[in-house]
Amino acid sequence: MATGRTHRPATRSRGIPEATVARLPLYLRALTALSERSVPTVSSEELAAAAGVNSAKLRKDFSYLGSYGTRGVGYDVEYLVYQISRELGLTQDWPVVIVGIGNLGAALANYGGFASRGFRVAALIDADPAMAGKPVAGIGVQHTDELEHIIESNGVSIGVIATPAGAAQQVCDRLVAAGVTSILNFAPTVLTVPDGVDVRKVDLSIELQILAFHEQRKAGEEAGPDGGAPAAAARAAAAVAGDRKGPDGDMPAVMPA
Amino acid sequence: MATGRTHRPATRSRGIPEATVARLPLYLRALTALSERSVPTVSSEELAAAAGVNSAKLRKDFSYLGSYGTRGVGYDVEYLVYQISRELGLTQDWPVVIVGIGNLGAALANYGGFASRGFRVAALIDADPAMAGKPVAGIGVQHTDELEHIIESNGVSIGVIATPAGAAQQVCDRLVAAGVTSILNFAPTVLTVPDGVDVRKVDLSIELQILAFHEQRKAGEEAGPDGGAPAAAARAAAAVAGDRKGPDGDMPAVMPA
DNA sequence: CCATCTTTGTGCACGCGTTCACAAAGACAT
DNA sequence: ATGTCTTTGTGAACGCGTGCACAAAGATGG
Repeated sequence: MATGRTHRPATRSRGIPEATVARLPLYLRALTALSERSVPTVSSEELAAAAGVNSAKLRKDFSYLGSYGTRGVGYDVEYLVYQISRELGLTQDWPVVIVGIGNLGAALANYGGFASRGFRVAALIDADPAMAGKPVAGIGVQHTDELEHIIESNGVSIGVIATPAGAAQQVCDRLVAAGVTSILNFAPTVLTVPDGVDVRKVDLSIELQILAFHEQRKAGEEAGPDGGAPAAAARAAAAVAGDRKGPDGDMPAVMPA
Repeated sequence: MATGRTHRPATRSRGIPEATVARLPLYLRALTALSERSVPTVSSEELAAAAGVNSAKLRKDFSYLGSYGTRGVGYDVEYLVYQISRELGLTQDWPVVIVGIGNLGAALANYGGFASRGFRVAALIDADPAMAGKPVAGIGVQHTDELEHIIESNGVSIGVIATPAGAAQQVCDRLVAAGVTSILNFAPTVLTVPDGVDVRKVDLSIELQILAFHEQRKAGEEAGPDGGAPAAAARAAAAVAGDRKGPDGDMPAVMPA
């Protein structure tokens, strides 16, 4: 029983590295755009630029799928769209349930990017009885009591958790017990799941904190190697200097410099 | 001018590895929970379990920040909360603007996880004149025309893009030109930014596609080493077998097995 | 049929991240 | 003060991911 694995530990899923799998949707998006413009073929260089990656990396990624290119020409757009879609499992229909229809859950239900990729929102589930029956994004919200029934009768294997943090683990347990084996978690909690269940986490607050770290670092580089600091960075730098006291009064004695 | 860098290439920001920085918010969350329960100290083992990581990794991560633990005892919770907060730059106030107040933008504006971490939503911006003045999450929406003015007068250095894909690059360019140096992008596009600007991407559709890949793989393992496949996995396996034809009629001749 | 040119596919080297395993350090009891 | 016990901090090994650089492959023109 692994504790809160975020993505597959290190196991190559079938010879395809995890890092490559994570980029396939990126390539697919770029290819779809080319397909809509009726572009017949692309070189690795062009496609890499469109997807925002290195061309060597792209070629290596594709090499894991097989030899789908033609030397001297490039890749057939339509064919590659099909191959990547198939590899990602997007040629079949994936029923998905969203649990927790608050602001975020409703936004997810309305998000158009799901249907276009073979993901079908099979049900919206919320613990609030007042929500039951209310239509969100054209689908009636159902009560948590029916969770197991919904999962089983629709053959749902992918669940999206958009509940408050406190309810997430409990919802997760019920989803897994009912047969869900992949979970996309928006709640700010570490989920514990049994082996064989995949969890991916999306945390808005964490992403912002990472940005803040880099932002602070940029602001602290005023006396950097070259005066390359953007205008706005210096402005915010004032507040950071003071060694402000902790939120709860006094700090332990050991204070490194 | 780098094309669509998603996160810092490989440059250690100041001796602190990028992977470690990405985990600091995780530790911080676990520590905050402990702090609220008035727990005075934690061992690396306990904290690692709470954060869902390996204890050795956690200790190594903390070692990059300095020697903040006490051997034989563990880490002082309050002190560590303070140190990590400071390292992440959360002891200062970060004004943030959200551009694109649709379903997702509104959900983000209402998200409570921002304010509690020192992120203050300074303004909501939308291109739709009909939205102007409308209050969302207690803040009046402002028109895109005022974007530059808002950024500059508030000293905003972090921007959140929640617009449709088509508008994202244009909004990004304006944000950067006005002085924003960190961007959190929810639009399904690769953003091109000048050097010195950090972009982090959150893409709901991509996360689901990655889950679908693993889900498909699990379903295809019916004849696996041991009958350990979950109940629901087998159910969906029926559809995957048939070598269904591509969306646009015929495929190129070369068809590997 | 041959030469040339373009672009793929990949062997190889390098660096980052993870994990193990243990020595050093401090707390605590005697 | 000394010994024991717990837990940190880190040296070292390993594996994955990335990028370079080039040979192989095919298209194209003469």
